[in-house]
Amino acid sequence: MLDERKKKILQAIIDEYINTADPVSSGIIEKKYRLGCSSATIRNEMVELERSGYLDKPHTSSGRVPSAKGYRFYVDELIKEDDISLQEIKYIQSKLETKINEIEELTKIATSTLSEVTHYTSVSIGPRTSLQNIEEVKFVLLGTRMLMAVILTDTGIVKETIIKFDEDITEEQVNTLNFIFNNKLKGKPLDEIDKPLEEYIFSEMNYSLKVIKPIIQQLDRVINEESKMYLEGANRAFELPEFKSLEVAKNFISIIDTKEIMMDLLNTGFAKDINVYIGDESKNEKLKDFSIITFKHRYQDKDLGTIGIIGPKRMDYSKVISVMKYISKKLNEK
Amino acid sequence: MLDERKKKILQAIIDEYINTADPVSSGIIEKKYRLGCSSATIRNEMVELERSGYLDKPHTSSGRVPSAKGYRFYVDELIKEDDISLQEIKYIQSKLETKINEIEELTKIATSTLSEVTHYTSVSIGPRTSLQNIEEVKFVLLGTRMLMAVILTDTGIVKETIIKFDEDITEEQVNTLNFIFNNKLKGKPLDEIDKPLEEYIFSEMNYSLKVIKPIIQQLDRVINEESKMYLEGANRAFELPEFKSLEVAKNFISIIDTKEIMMDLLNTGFAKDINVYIGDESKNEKLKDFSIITFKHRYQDKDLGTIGIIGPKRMDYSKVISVMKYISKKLNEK
DNA sequence: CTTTAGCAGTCAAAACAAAAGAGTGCTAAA
DNA sequence: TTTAGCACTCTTTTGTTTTGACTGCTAAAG
Repeated sequence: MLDERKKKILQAIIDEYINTADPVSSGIIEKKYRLGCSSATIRNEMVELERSGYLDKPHTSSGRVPSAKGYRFYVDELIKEDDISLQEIKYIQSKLETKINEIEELTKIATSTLSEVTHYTSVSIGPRTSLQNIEEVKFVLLGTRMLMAVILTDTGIVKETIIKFDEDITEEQVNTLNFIFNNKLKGKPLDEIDKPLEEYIFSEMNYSLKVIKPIIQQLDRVINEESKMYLEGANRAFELPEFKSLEVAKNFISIIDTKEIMMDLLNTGFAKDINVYIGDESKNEKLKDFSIITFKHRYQDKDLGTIGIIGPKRMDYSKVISVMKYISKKLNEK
Repeated sequence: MLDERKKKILQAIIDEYINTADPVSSGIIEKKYRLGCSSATIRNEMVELERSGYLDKPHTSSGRVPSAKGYRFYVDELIKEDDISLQEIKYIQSKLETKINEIEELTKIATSTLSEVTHYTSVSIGPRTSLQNIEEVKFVLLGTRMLMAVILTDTGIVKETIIKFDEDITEEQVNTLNFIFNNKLKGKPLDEIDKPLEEYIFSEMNYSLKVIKPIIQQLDRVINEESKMYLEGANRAFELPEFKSLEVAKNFISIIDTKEIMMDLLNTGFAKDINVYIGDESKNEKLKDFSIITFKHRYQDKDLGTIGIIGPKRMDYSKVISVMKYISKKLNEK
């Protein structure tokens, strides 16, 4: 589709733009990237690249800026593999090798490391609860009227919640609860804890509704509550030149402050290992100036959550993708 | 110190400035606040108020702006009590009356309600762990090599953590652990779980170090980890006119993104029920354009955390303080 | 002695004008 | 097919003028 020289020129323009955030002129490309042709030739190629939609021009007499299509081509075809330094590799290793017991904690560390190495804002969420199966349920009595329910899932995720009662709970009742829940739920998907189960336990087991109802209610709440979002390095974004525009800054804050938008972004489309959403590709108007890159935190093919980067469309895609690939690999080895 | 008329004029100026964010002129005060004297008289008074440090002037021919001293006087002496509408009261009631089991959850709801009603950014953290006493410790076996430790404190806060082992743990061992920890720690302050306890259990109880060491380590970590910060409504701030300045916006993001700064703010000085820090009063340069108002989430005199507002110096102190007082009262009744 | 009308003086902000400069597209020659 | 050269375009910068909101002061009035 694009001949070699056009690709080289497009790559040079995008690389340059990623670095400087200024529209790129033919002169700069000639001088800085030495592609063996004059600025006039580059200008001619630029006209064609613009005609085929890879480049935009802010106004008649300005340099070129990559279009969404340009970025897309860049990400799909021109990206530099392994754009990661030895130093960065060592830093990531040191961060990830600390002994961590909880998966949530590990995801957090990976997320903050990602932000530190790439200098963009990073974000993560836990795995979708509906995809997990129950491995074990345990009830623990705290005091006399408080019960903690602990659910262990097959991904190793532990969910716990507290249920308060108006009357005392006996150790015996706790034992019965442990028995019923484990018998009934072991191996079943998490979201099977709901109304039907409540009715089953009430009718079949003849167990007091007064006790069982708040338990099911609370478990249901915990299971269905959206998982916690972890955000790191939001302030880094404000160092970027695009944040001189109040509108851009406002949109950014609005995006990261609206959990629903972030959740949506982190929960969609995992056809590839690493997913890149470039600005305009999203329907959300507020996202038009930003790109999002996400990957799944996986261990032995189990989904342990999603980690992502949100940055300007003019993001250093090569670096971010390389770093993500490395972190992803390391997490999977854990 | 200030005569009645000066107070009235100062109040009018600050009220007006809080509303409009524009330097206040003598003419506006004469027309809008009808204090029974002409703009010339107000001008004369303004000169004196400026001389005594309550007002500032951006430049020679502009209106007046409150100084830090002015705001301080306003907060200490001129605030409107009960600046809260019936509608707002009802809204807060409806938000707080939902049955909630966990204190952390309640603090969160109070925090988001505070932000919704005041339209400023709100933030909260849990109570300082070192102040709490242990009520009960329970160990729960999850699978065969994973232990969950649950600590119930006298404030009703529950802390839990997971410890992983390289070898299987028996039910019997769990029982022993429960026995030892409860015997040794009931009623003691949280931070007594540390090295000496490890040694005691090892030497006196002759219990395997291989098991006990990771437990103490992990418990120690959980107890000493800074409590989680909850932030709500950061995007609201960006509607304020002061955020047109990039520097202000940057400082704001930097503040709320740096947990240490926020922690510091939420953890200091609780001489009064409600604490007001006005911009320049803090040593932190980044805080110079902002004010912070905090209060303790208390129930039966027990400290359950701190809730605060961060907004522009030109904050609606009356409203924020009134709303806080109401929420604080409601929480204490819970 | 206090208040107020009136007015000159100040300064930021807005509006306008001119110049500079970066970069393009096109033409014509290599 | 490539490139030098140049006219043209449009933003950015810089400078100038105008406008208008306020003040502080003065002097008269209460």
